[in-house]
Parts: sequence; structure tokens; C-alpha cells
Amino acid sequence: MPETTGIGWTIGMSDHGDNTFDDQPTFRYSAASAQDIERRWQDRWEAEGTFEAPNPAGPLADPERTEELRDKLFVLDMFPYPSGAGLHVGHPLGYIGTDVYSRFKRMTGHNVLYTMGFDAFGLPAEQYAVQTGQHPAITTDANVANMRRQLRRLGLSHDRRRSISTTDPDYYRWTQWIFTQIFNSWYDVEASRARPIAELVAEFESGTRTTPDGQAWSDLSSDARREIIDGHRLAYVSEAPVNWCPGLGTVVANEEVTADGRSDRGNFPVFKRNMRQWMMRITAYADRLIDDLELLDWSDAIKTMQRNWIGRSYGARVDFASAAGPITVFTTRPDTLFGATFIVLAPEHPLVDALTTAECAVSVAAYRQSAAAKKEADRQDETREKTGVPTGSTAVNPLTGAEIPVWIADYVLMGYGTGAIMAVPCGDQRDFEFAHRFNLPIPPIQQPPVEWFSDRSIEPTLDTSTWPEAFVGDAPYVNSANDSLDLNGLSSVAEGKEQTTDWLAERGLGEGTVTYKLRDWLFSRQRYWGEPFPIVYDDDGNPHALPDELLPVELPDTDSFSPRTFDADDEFSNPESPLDRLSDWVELTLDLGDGPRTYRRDTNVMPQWAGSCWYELRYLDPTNSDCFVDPDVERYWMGPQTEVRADHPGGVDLYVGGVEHAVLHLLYARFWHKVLYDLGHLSSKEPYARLFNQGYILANAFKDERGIYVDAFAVTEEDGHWIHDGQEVTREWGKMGKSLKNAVSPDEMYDAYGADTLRLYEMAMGPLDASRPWETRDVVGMYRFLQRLWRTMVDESTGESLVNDDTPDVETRQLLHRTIDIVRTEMEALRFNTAIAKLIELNNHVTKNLNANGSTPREVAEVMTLMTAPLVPHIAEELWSRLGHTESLAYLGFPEADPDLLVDDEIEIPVQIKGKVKARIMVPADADEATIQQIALADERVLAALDGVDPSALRKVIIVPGRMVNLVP
RNA sequence: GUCGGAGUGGCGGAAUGGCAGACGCGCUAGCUUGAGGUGCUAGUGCCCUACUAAUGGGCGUGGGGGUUCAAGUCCCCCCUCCGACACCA
Repeated sequence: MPETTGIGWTIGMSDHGDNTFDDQPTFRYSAASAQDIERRWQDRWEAEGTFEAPNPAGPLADPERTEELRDKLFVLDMFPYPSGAGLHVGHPLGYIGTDVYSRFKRMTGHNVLYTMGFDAFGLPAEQYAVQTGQHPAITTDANVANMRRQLRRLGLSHDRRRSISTTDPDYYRWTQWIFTQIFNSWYDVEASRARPIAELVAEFESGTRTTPDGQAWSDLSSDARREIIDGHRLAYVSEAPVNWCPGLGTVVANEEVTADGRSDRGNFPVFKRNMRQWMMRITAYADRLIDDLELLDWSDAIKTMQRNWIGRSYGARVDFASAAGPITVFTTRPDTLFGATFIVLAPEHPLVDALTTAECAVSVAAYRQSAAAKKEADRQDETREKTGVPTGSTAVNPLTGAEIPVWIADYVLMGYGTGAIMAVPCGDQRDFEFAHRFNLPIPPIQQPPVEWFSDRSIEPTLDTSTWPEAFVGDAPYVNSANDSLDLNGLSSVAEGKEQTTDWLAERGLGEGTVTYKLRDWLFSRQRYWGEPFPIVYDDDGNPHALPDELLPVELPDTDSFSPRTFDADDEFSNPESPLDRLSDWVELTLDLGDGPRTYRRDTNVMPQWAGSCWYELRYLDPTNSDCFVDPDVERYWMGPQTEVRADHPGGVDLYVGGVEHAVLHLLYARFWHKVLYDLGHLSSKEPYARLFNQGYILANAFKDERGIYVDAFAVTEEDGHWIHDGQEVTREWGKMGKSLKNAVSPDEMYDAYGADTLRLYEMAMGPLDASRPWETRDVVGMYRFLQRLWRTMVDESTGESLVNDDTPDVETRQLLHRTIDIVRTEMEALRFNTAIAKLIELNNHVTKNLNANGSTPREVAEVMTLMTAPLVPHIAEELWSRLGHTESLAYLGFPEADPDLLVDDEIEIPVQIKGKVKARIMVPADADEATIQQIALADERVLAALDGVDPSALRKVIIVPGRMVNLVP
């Protein structure tokens, strides 16, 4: 047999010995017996409803059982898209982790809610359906069924009653209901929360809130009132710049556009176009979405990503007077206003036309046109040299009174701040480059420190023509004074900002303000496979939310589900929703309270993210047809655990998933949750109290000289070269996947070793949050461990259980209890890899100390079985029953360590000479420093290592009782 | 460029500032076997040794400095890799 690549091509071949050779003991633990055991226990768990978690109220209520259990625990996986390709062994990594944790917590007395649903709407399902020509409903059902089968074989302890699919009308009925809740609410800035829109109307009617232009509400036309109300809604239709993706035939959200201006899915070009689309006012929640991150037990990495995405910056708006009226800029450095020597507007800025003089009209028009034609990607290429043209007009610097030129340039973005900046070339690198390029003056306003100059190998000077770049930081101001404001000599930027902002505010020329990068969420898609909007339009084109009793708006059946897509570069094509074609469905007659009228349905569908914004809530009460979740049930599961602190925001106790959802799903879901909280539907402020990002399983992939991936399982290594079919190939490192031709399916592993071995291997291969390479040839190590475990308790030739009632020796007992102690700690901390190592160590010890007839003391066998149960539940249940028990061990108490057995009478500690270990001595466990010193200095090896130095003349003696001794001669 | 995270045997990985390399793979030798495989037992960081073959010596956690009785772990500088963001005023 040729040497393998280590990527497991032995799988499916019969060389690891399961029933290929007939001299195998009949009752050895093998792949075949594992499969038999696993099937039997999976059937039994299902038949007995072992993992059904009781609710305190509602349809799944079992209040007595809830009382019995110590505390609740909600463990959640990010639910999968049911793709047609099926699972590979990389997918279930997180699921295995949550299952082990859930099983462990059940054994420590918790009521654990643990289930799995399917995020089945959206582009992947639709594209798969288009490829195969089958209706997405059919392919989705088939894919879900296949995934359920693959997941069931893993032995995941899901409460199957609670499983949902986002495509089920009983589910998306509530997705639509939540949309109408958001549509029918507005954000009260003073109260910092969302409120029902009816309360806003009431405030206008009663006059407690004034209308935008101060007119009495009763004096306004109904159209004017409607416009004001619609303008406050958290879900609103707006003509706004959106990301149009002709290649997909739909618009997509900012978050779905990659840095190089292409679609996240499909990698097609994306164009900014003004279109009428549904938006969600997520920007209203920007502050709370940032501030409440403090309450969450999430990694700093994810919190930082969310903060950066929301992009809050504090600064000031400043008005510059011009011929076309005030130009308002946003700056984070109002203190540098004395150095503002020109203004730059985004090319799309509304004042550009009014500011452009006759002489500049041609160049401005040309520049605007070329900027408009550029894709987002090109405009954001930072390395590009700055471009721009003057408008011919000037504006007045409010501090200096100087007339400064107004330019347009595409490095200023219309979508951020006010779309206009004051340029301070000495203090901002972009402005510095722009001033250099167009020979604009660069007056200094701060005196940089000497080191700044020496680091750049130039002489300290205020002659900015010698500066290689702009200076940013704290340094004394110069040239920064007028009649009523003097910053000169001040060296605190913070104070400079404050003084300048105050000066501006007093004169009505500006004010302190906050700006965000976050934009409102584009919420409509021109696709078929998604939730229809629960919205109809009247003859005037005004949107109306459908009342609850008309939900769900079911997705109409059609054969024509492919969206109209366009040439990927055809920027000026227009979206056509597949639902537009269904005229029978689109037009309808309704009575919305003012008599029967004809309406047109909204023909967009919601984005993929809609269904995943609230699925964890439906798991709580999946069959409730009166509301999306019973409030008592929500309070029970989403409220803080009794054992954690009182200011807990509530939410899922443990949420496990990949880091790729850091800003999309996790931001949107938090937003929806907060709206529902504000409207009084939820007790929890946040959906996910604790987030754990699992790593990825990586695998080698190989490319031939054409750059085409080759079957990774047919690659061999010869003298450090990778060979496929006689040709050398190059190795790459990446995620496992079908397209990389390196995917290993769990089915292969079930067949070769059984599910318990696969589970154990995935948990043992490294920490759960680290990415690590899959090596099929390593899997056998865990298989051998399970075989040894089995052998310590079962006679391989008769199948009889092999336990005795002997009292284990002290050493074994101590090891057993130390293992219990560590395994508990490690399981609690999700460090399953080290827990497994300790269990293997214990089993290796037990194997070597079997008594004469090869049996194990029952006390040891039972504890070992219970400790391995969360990791390898099938073999553990089987062993447990062979040990004579009839009940499942799923809810038995996890073993507890006897504290008396965790301490030794006598321990071995190292003796170091100058920090190097030279000897080991035995000392009483509770020996004090003097005793330890006496023993150490009496040891002949210590004396030998001291090499004649008088023990009483040591320069230093460090003794850490119970740990070590260090002697310094 | 900015912000995160990480660099430990042939490989995956362990190590509250206190015995570096737990556990697994692989490899070596032996047992089992007619044979192969499975299974089992023992060994396995690198180097040195006719002065000590054992309770031996030296060197070892990306590189360089530092703190400390003691550093993989803490501090400073540098290198490499991975991830996120990227003209955000």
C-alpha cells in the first residue's frame, strides 16, 4: 500500500479491521457493533422522548417537571442552511460541542433546551432549485430530510418537538407578524425606545407633540399626516441609494457587499442606484447596539467588529457660509478649524450645482460623470492618487473669516457624515495628499514634538513643505487664535475640541454631534424564495399592513420561480420580482376598515436574515398558535439563570456558531430583539447572552498545474512532494468543502468507526474555538480508546460484563476522583479536548490494573461510564445497561469528586538549583517551609548537585509549599 | 495602513509565572499470528558521552533584549502567518 497523504483515503477500504477477519472476538467494540448500538439507543431516546425539555406554561407545559429541575439552560447552535450537498465533517463541530455541553448540564440537574431548526429560505436554496429545475419547496424538504438523517446519526440530544423551518407557514406567519409590529412602531428619541405608532398619532392629535413644521395636526391634509407618520416608522419605504446587483437580479444590503464592491453571494458586481425599497431604521438603535455590548459575554473580537461596523464617532457639525447658503461639514477634529484651508464636497452633494461657476462647469460636470460611472470598488481603492476639481466658489472659515476654495473629490463619500468635509491638510493625511496634489497651502496649526521629526529624519520645523505626512496627535497649537478664541499653547486635543465646539455653538455656527457608519437596513429582495411582505398598497400607492387575522401571507405556488437576472455589468437594468408575474395573487379586494377596496400586494420578499432574526424565540414555544411566544415561557428560558448576576440582559445562555456572522445575523437579530423588547413582547434585552465562536475544520486541498483542484484523497507524498496521478501538485490550506475536493462526509466516518468515535475525535483534536486540520488517519486513536474502555467492562468473547465488587486500590481511587474533579471543570469551560485526555489517562491506568480475571471494580466502571456519557453517549448507555441498569443515564447525576481523595498524604516536589530541576523529593503534603527545606537539604542528590557549597551558606532559598524548592548557591 | 488572534517535537495539540511536550497520530522494538492486518506491551524533543549507560550532561517553546530565585506564560522591539475593517473626515 502506498504511503497516504494523511487525508484519510483509507476510509471505505477494509484495512482497519472491523469484521474483515473472522478471528475477531465476537463482542469486541467495532464499527459494526457501534452502528448497532447507536441505532438502538437513538431509537430508544426518540421513543421515550428522553430529550424533551418541559416548559413552565403553554402547549409544551410540564410545570411539575420544571419545578424538579434545578435551573434552566438554553443552548443554541446557529441553525444551518439545508444545502443540497449534505454535511461534511466540518459542519457538525459546533453541534457536537453543544450536544456534549447539553448532556453534561442535564447530568448536573439542568432543564436544557436544545434543538435544531433550518434556515431554509434564501439564495442558496433558491439557486439549488434553479440548478436542478425543481421547485425550492421540494428540494428544501429533501435537503432538510437528508440533514436530519445525518444529524440524527450523530446522536444529538435535540428536543425534536421544537424543531422549526423558516419556510414553514406556521413559522413565517410570525416573521410577518413581527414585521407588522416593526412597521407599526416608531423610535421615541427622548424615551430611547420604540413605541407603537398609534401613540405617536395620539400625541400629534392631542398637541403634546408638535408637527415638524409646527402646524396643528388638525390643519394637515390626510396625505400630509400620512407622510409624517410613515416617515417615523421603523420599517419604511424609501427612495434611496441601494446596492443593485444585476447578476443576482436583486438588491442586497450594505452588509452583503464585499470590500471590493461585489455581492457576498455569487461575487457579482454591485452598483449604487436610487430605488424605492423597504428599509429598517436600525440606525435608531445604533447607540444601544453599541452600549449594550457591555452586557454581553462575547469575545472582544466580535464586539470590536460590531462597534467598528456601527462606527460611532463624536465630533461637530460646522457651517461654512457660501454663495449657495451654509455648507455643513462633519469633523471629528473641530479643534483644527483654524487650519481648514479648503472645503471638499462629495461629487453627489446637492449644493454642487449651485456652487459651480461658469468657468468650472465643464470640468465639474465631467468629474461628476466619471465619478458616477466608477464602481464602488474603484472609489474605495485607497492607494489611488487623489483626484478632484474646484467648483470655482469659496466659503468662509467661521473662525478666521478667510475665503477658502470649495472643491469636489471622490474621496469624500456622500453616504457618511454630511457628504462634505473641511480640509485640514497639516492634520489629516488624506487632506495632506490632496493639498500636495493640487498645490494648496498647508499652514501648520500644531507644533509636533521633536521625536516626531527625528523619527522621520527631518529637522524640527513649522515649514510644512518638508513634512512627509500630516501630523496627528496631541501637541501645542500654533496660529490658532482669533479675537475671541485662543488655542495657542494649549496641547490637549480634547480641550481644543471642547473650546472650539463651545465657541461655534454660542454663535450658532455649529454644534457637537455624533455620526455613525451604520446605514439603515435594506430589507426587500426581488426574489421568490423568501417571506412575502404582509403589506398591500392602495390605489394611491400607500402601504398598509395586513391585520393579524390575514397572516400568514403564504408564498404563492408557481413554476416560474427563477428571478430575472441580467448581465452582471448591466448597471441600468431594473429589478423584476418573480411575484410580479402572478397577477391573480397580486391583486385582491379587502376591507381594511373603510369598506371593500382593491389593493395590490407587495411583491418583494424579505432577505435571508429575516427568519434567523428571531428563531431562538420560536424554539421556546414552537406550536403556540396564539402568539409568537408565550410571555411566561419566554421569561423562563430567556431570563437570567438564577445562578448569575442580577444585571444580566437575559437571552440564550450559550450560543455557538462561526465568526462569519459577526456583523450580519448577530446585528440584525439584536435589533429585532430590542424592538420586540421595547414593545413589551419580551423580558430579555438581548437575544444571546453568551456567544462562543467555534473554529473551522480545515483540510489540505491540492491543485494541479492548470490550477484545477484534484481529488485530495488520491494524492500521495513522495520525498516531500505531493503527487497526483503521476504529476506533482501544489498543496493549499483552507476550509473543507465539496468544491475543493477534500470533503469527508460524516457518513463515511459512521461506516468506518461509528458516530461516537467521530464525536470524540472532533472534540479531542483541539480547543473548540480554534481552527484545525482534519486528519482522517488520526481518528483511529479515539476508536482504540473506546475499544479499551469497552474491554475494561465487557468480556470480548462472551459479552458478559466484567466488573467485580472489589474495593479499588488507593491510587486508582485517587486518580478516579482527581479525574472527576478536572473533567467537571473542563466540561463546564467547554475544554473537551483536555477532558478527553484525562479520561484516556484514567482508562489507561485502569486497563493496566485489571484484577486477575480481567475485571474492573464496579465503583470505577460506573463512574467512568457516566463521565464519558456526554462525549460518547451511545457506548456509555450500552455499557451502563450492561452494568445492569435499565434506565437511560441521560439525567443521572454527573459523578462528584470526594474532596478527601483529592489530596495525598505525601507528594513529590522538584528541587531546583538556580532554576534547574536537579532532584525530586517526597514531602508530606502539608509540610511547611522549614520541613521542606530540611528534607531537601538532607537529600544526597541535592547535596551532590550543590557541588560542595555549604547548604547553610545558600544565597537564597525559595520554597513554595506543596509545589517546589529553588536553591541559589 | 488600522484593529484583533496566533507562532511549542515528524503531525494535531497539553502546561493557576514553579517538573515544557499531558493525550492522540506517526515511528521503533517486542508479544500475538502460518503470514499480513487487528489487538496487546515497551520506547520515542534534539544533541553529547571509552570520565559516569543512568537517579548522567548540554540545548531547547519564531528572533533579539528585559523583569524575576524561577518565563512558553509578564514587559519592550522585530519577524512570520491567519482573520476583520479599510479614503468613515
